[in-house]
Amino acid sequence: MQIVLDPVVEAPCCVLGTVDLDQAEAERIAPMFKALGDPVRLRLAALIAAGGRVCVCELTGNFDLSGPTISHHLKTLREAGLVDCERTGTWVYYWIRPESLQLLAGLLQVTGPVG
Amino acid sequence: MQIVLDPVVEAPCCVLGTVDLDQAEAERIAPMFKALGDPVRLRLAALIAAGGRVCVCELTGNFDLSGPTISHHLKTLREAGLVDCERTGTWVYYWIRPESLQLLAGLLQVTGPVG
DNA sequence: CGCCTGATTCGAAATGTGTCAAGATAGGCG
DNA sequence: CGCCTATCTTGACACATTTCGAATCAGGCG
Repeated sequence: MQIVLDPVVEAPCCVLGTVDLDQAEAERIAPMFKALGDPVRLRLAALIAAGGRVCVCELTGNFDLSGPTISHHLKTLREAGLVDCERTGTWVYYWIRPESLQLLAGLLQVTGPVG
Repeated sequence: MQIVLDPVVEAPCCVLGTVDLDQAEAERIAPMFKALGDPVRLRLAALIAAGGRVCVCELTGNFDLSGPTISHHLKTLREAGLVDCERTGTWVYYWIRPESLQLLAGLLQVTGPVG
């Protein structure tokens, strides 16, 4: 006699439940989510993603925040590995690192039925 | 004469760059990323996802943390909408809310070529 | 009811984060 | 070189977060 378990309850519903996420791995990945966990940085990432390659001066106007604050958030995104930047003359341009987004998207991917 | 733009540079590389992420929307979504932005909570989410429906008492032993601290992190995950829970007798069981993971995964999905 | 176990809430301490003003740095231009 | 603009760093402050122990709540059981 074979017992068939209810897949909704018993199986991992998503990739996150199938990876071996030990403490070291969690400490490596969590900062990426953390960087996206601030509304300002999430919008910054979206603006950069939308523009492809965006000058800081194009970003600042979208927020009621000082330049240093925007700069600080961009640094956080960069140190998390989500964006990269390059100076060109007077301006600094930022772009998304798609491989980082892909890593996170892969973890969150849902494999089972969504309730 | 038609000018053809380089799609790698000019097009959004991911869904995040195609959605209209205004401040209100960012403030709604960012807490979900924030909740996953702590190594303990990320591992908790992974353990819950792996188990399908997991008792708190099965989670605590995986960490060098007190019960109240685990409880606090679980509350954070729940308030972010990433998990839900239910009391059954003495025990409380947690499970993933796949629709929330799917929302985040969709945002991070990469549509263009990955450098 | 009274006690035990599992889980959460409360209160407090240490640490981290978001923000700004002021100052420093980098590069273009005269 | 000296000045201007764009960006980043520093220093400071208010607020949030992580963590614990102690107390509390919820439910089973004698």
